[in-house]
Amino acid sequence: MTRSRSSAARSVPSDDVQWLTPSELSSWLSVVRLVQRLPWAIESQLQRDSGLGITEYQVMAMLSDTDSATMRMSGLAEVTNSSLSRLSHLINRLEGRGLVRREIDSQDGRFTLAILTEEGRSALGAAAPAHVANVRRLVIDALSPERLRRLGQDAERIVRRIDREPLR
Amino acid sequence: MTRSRSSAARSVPSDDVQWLTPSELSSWLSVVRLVQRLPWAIESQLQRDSGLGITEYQVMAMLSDTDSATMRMSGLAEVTNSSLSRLSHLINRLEGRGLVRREIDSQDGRFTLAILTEEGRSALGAAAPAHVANVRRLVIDALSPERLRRLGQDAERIVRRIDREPLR
DNA sequence: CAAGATTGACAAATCAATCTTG
DNA sequence: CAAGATTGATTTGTCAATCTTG
Repeated sequence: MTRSRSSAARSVPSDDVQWLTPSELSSWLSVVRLVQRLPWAIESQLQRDSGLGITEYQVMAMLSDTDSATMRMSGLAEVTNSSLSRLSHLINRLEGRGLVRREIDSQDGRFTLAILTEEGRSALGAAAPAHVANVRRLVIDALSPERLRRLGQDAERIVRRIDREPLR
Repeated sequence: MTRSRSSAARSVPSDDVQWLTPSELSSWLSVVRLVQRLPWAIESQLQRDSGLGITEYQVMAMLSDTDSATMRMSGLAEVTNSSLSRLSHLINRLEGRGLVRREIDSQDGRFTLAILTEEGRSALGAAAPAHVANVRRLVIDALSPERLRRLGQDAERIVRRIDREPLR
């Protein structure tokens, strides 16, 4: 029911909803398919070939990109679009597998540092090529450089609106 | 680690991975942010204002769009990008809340029909305006009609590649 | 006491069997 | 026996407390 005027209940005083035009609807549904299927497609390749979830990969990738392979839990949560709670559970699992370890920040005991182990670094290195190839195959190679750039821009515009979230 | 050449382990004979250029990487990361945050933004509005999950909404919307408010489980699963198992669990919950009911196809007992109840139709009708307004605010109004159309096309191109899935 | 982090209870999705019908 | 569907066990994510440190 993003769709039509609908014959269903309407409690609003004046029904002033701006329904989607057929063209808008069609574009929206395409976007819905994208946001539902792309994460799944990325996830399953990663899981199948490397036994890593997409968020696990992301977390390790962010860590590996720092000098000391170290980040605060809070920073890591932010940069991976993850809640602190989710991240904590996830780091528990990675820690159990020896891919990451924790350490209390010696400068300020309120912070916990997540650190990529050597084992974690190899796991990431082993996973990367097939993952990148998959991203290239599914997304990068699907569009001209120009359209890819624009897609990225459009995605950013939408994300900025989500961040602006006046909550309704 | 979609990022760089990396100093990590590499077991491939000749390391012939085509890493992403900075521009490609930037676009890709924007897409990642989109597919992670947009579903969340849609879901939370829906949940907050109507107590419906995004998949629940989708399922009911698909049903309401048919003449008899009826669809086969298998068809519904396909059209909502959902596994049959996931859908079955979900319909259980909706059935428990009286929004949908099940019925065995009288023509062919192998099929189960999911049917939107009157109560379900009103719930959907009540949820729709705010949901559509949210989609408009976050996505439709973020882009020019021309760019929206292109975004939809690009999304479709990517989805088609996912469907083509040569599985690696 | 506020920010960072963790924890356990709960909800939802996935996976692997299993069941049923034509 | 293949396709449709369901089920229960497991995993993963969310939510609401709780704990700790400066």
